[in-house]
Amino acid sequence: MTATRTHPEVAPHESKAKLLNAALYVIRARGYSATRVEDICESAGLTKGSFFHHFKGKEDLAVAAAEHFSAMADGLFAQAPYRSLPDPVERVLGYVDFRKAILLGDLPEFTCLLGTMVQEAYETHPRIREACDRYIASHAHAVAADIAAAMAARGLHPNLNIDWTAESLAFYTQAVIQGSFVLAKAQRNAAVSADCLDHLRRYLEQLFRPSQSQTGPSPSA
Amino acid sequence: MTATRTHPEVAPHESKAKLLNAALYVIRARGYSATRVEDICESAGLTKGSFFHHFKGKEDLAVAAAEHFSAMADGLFAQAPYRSLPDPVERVLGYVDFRKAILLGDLPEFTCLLGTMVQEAYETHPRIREACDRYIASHAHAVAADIAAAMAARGLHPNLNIDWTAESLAFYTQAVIQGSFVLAKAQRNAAVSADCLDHLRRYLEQLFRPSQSQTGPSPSA
DNA sequence: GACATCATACCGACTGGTAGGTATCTTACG
DNA sequence: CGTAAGATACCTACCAGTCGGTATGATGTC
Repeated sequence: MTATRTHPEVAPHESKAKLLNAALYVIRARGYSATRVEDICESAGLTKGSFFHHFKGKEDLAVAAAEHFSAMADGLFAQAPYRSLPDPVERVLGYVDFRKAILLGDLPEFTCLLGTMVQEAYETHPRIREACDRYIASHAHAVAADIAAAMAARGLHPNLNIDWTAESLAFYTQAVIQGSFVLAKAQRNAAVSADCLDHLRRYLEQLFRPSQSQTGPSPSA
Repeated sequence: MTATRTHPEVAPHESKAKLLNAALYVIRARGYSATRVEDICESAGLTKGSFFHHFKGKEDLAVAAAEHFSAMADGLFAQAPYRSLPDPVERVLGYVDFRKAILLGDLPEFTCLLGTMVQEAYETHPRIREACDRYIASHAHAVAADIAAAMAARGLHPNLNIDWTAESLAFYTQAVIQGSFVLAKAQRNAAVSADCLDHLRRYLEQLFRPSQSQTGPSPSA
């Protein structure tokens, strides 16, 4: 079955990666609490012996899965085509377009592990909550960097007319995405997520639209 | 509802209501799967005997709790002051302001039971998913009614320049709210929710801002 | 109004399956 | 051989759901 063992150089911890990838899908489908470690083992084609060799326990797996998910996402967005757009405003809009483009397949394939887990675990599993918070914030921070550049490119600076920051707008994009996943799960249909991203794009377009009165009557401090 | 008693003035099924109210808080804190029926009984000051007298099982409680939550929310919004604003645009913005105003107390006191449950249960508990979907859609529909009136008041009609509908915008508001709760749970702080509602308000303000080029050059079809 | 009857509400000990975690054994590899 | 990886069997706590029982109060009948 796991005859890949004859090629040790392939991956240092191939089984651990299998368990983590299995966890990504199963937890996003069933939630953290309802997921049994045997479900994950089954999905990974391994047994509990292997599982408890690599992880201290279920909570430990959840924290590792959150990190794994975050690393996968970082790689995905780093390689995305929109990253090479020269205009930072276009990069911000390209991010939204890309998020819309990856709404493919079943819900557990594109929804967010972090948002799924933190809803159940925020009160009862501090370590899981902290991990989810950290990686969500990390992703938001990356988005905020483009937003900050876009603001600079359009001459937008927080003042009396701009009472929002790059950080708050970045978190807003994440709220829209997370919330759109909640609705998609309720409806068993990702179409609502795409509609939400259209609204988000419209908001961003207008925030960064040139030659509005947004820079205020006296941009100089 | 179940007024089989000949003395309906005595609270009918006070214990059932206690269990439902307990469920609202406990499930929003711990999530559906991790909540034990004994947790709910304890919180309600009752025993499992009473619980299983009133509900067929845990899933049955979840569905009833969803309906109960929806009914409570309907009452809350129906009585809210913004409801009596004459301008429908002001009612739409007042809705957002009201949602921001009720971000009080601990997270389980103001977050959404429907969004919490549907994330864990959408794949494994069809009846819970359907209930959450139904009541979220019902609330969104109520918001959409004000939005439709606001569009009419501003002369906005879906055309080449308005490629969104009252329904899609209403679901967008719900996505923002749901997502803001996810972030608030991750951060253990509702401040991010308030910031998100500020962004949402800004978007709505601008969609309904009078005398923009939004009605398009040729509003006639 | 007294009594029998019946339904509703509620209690709490018990059970049986489940699932997280452990202990032990086998195998592969350097 | 020693260590890491993984399989199998097992243990134990937990928890949804059951079941026999009690209390209360409504209803019917004489």
